[in-house]
Amino acid sequence: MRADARKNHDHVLAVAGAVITEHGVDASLRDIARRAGVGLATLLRHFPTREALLDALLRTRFDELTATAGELATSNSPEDALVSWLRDCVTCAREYRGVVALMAAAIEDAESALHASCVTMRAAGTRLLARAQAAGAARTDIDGTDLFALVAALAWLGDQASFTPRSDHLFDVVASAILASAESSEAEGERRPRARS
Amino acid sequence: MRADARKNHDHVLAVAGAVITEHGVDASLRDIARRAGVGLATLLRHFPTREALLDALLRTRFDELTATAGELATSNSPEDALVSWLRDCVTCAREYRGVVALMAAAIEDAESALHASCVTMRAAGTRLLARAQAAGAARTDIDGTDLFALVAALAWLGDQASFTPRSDHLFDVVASAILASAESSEAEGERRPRARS
DNA sequence: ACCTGAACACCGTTCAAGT
DNA sequence: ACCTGAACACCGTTCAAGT
Repeated sequence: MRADARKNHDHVLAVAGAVITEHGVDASLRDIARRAGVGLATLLRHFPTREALLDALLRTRFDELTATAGELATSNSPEDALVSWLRDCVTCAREYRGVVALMAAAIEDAESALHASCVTMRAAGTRLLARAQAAGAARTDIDGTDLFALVAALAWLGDQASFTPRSDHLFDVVASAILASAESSEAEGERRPRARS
Repeated sequence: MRADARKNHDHVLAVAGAVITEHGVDASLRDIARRAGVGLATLLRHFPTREALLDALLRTRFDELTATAGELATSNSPEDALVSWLRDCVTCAREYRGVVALMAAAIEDAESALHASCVTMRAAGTRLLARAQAAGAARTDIDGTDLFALVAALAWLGDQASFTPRSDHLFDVVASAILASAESSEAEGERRPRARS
């Protein structure tokens, strides 16, 4: 990449981070380009989609999350490691308001620039979940996709101004559901779970 | 209302229901007006905001939900009544893709045309929750706003194509958290809950 | 190589002018 | 009373023309 191109790339990224932090993930790309002092077409040439821009902004965080998952798997109890990592994920996914909806779409859209990061994140979560399940610390009727979905839902709740004050508490509520070791996967339907045959 | 205005009103509403069912809640109002054969300004005169249009579309469902809450409170066990009603809520909030985000914003925006419906819905849920809590069937550290938030989160999950296949299962997971009678409100932090002093 | 202005087809808002 | 076309200020996409 040419020196002037590199400079544009980095400057646009810095401005985009500031604008998206303020206005959320649907911020006007034209506005970002304007504030960065480049043409809109230049922004689009460096980051061909909104997802590509977000992935560039979050790449470092995603890598940190993956590294953290590896460390937690050896340094903490299966239960603590899982919950602590989930909290980190929610915090990360909340960094830019609205990004979690893009991530939900990206997880099964191989064309999305966010796809690889989301898949990696789900895989790291799946490993921590499996470890907790093997230790009897997490319910066994959920998988990595469910975990990703629950994290996404919690991040979404944090994005909504009306729910933000309760989002930490709601994290605990959902976390307790994940940790409930052998909780009935038939919480309703049958009023009282029948004894195992 | 004049007869021709009434006819426009009803026809626009019918077309809007079809278009929003197909394209979600961010469907182009211009497109709706076009398909209804009226000017965009006419649509805006009948429904001054997107929320007003949605409220008109969902009004019947909201009223049904309130009525159902009353019936369930007398005809079913506290636990069954709560879970059954929550399921109805999620189904309702999923009728139009994306509407749950508008509802989340409307619950604390008194100016929104959806505000009253959301507040009524939260109140009905709060009553069913209190009944279940009094019966020892629901955890006591959540309130009506938390319940509204959890329903919204589940509806949001159902809106995301990648999570839709698991949305029923995720409902059960979250429902089990709500029903866990005296589940620790400190699921993490302390690894093992200390004995009550 | 890299950048950019301009044209394009959209969007929701607003209002003067019509019936 | 009610309706509407048109002007307005936006949006993201695309590309021919410049350096």
